[in-house]
Amino acid sequence: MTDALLQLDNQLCFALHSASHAFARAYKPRLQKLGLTYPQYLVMLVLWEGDGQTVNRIGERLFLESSTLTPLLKRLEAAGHVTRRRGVEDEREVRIHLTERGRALKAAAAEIPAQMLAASALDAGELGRLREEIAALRAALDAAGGSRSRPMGSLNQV
Amino acid sequence: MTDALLQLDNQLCFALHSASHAFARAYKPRLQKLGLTYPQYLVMLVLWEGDGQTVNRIGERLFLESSTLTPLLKRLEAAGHVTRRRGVEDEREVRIHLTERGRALKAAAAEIPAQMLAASALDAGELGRLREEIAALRAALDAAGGSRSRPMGSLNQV
DNA sequence: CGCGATTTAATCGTGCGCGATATTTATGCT
DNA sequence: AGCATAAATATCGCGCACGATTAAATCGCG
Repeated sequence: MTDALLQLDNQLCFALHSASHAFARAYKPRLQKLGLTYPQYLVMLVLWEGDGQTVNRIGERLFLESSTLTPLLKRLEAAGHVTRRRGVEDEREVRIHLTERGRALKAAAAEIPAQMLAASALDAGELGRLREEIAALRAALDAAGGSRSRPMGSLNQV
Repeated sequence: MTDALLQLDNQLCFALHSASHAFARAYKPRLQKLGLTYPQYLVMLVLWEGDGQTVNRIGERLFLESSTLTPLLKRLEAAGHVTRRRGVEDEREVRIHLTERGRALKAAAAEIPAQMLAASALDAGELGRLREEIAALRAALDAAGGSRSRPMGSLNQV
């Protein structure tokens, strides 16, 4: 009877894990038209919100490490979507700028969210509530997990 | 203004993606004591529910392909948690059996769910509701995404 | 019975994600 | 100025995940 706690279908983590991969699969055909993978698309979202951000800053937004971002950004650069340049004030940092091509991609991506909303079988209100609950869950897990190495990401503030 | 739909913090997919990774990070130190990675733990959950399942069946439960499971199961075998044997009736299939060691691991894992519940900052009821909503979302995405190759997983029936 | 179609795993190549480590540049202290 | 320390990226190795392909066994239809 203690077994119920170890059943797969009772695991919130598994629901998240499998739903996240299902989302990635759903995005894939649409993103392929743009020449982007799903994680690359997330980086582009960040850059469309603000050009010229550092690797560090992008990692804070996406909760990713430089060891993940560096090769990903190189692929985005090779695809002609962004440029990587050492900062002029501080040569340690690398600033990521959209190319004309990368900027243009935003228009092509604009139709995707509505399609994904449809695929989710939720209305906008439910989706928003669910998103906030999941974001709060992520924050709680990060907080409970404690600092981790934290060269990037997590809460910072204070 | 159309921009709101492309903002990172409005993306349900990103909330899921980042929460899923946050969960994996939260599990990691506890699973390391058991000598398991997080995906390996999910496989063990499946096997603790029923020993001797085929690779195909495990893939159906976890929504994973044989190309993911085969090497993972080989690592579980190398670690002494499971055995892999060709089926006797049907030699195409490979049946995964727990070793004594793999069975014993269940007792050690039994305390983890309560710890993760605490880390989630949710009560059991909220967690259950959230889990079901996310599972329904996954199902909707799979349905909308359509069949996919489907050598494994998805809905089958009928 | 025999042969094509299907099923089941395995293999290969690519990309993501992390932790540990290295490298380069900046900062701070005396 | 000089030197330890810290910060920002990059590199390396490992494991997960997928799609495409392959290989072997089974099934099914004539």
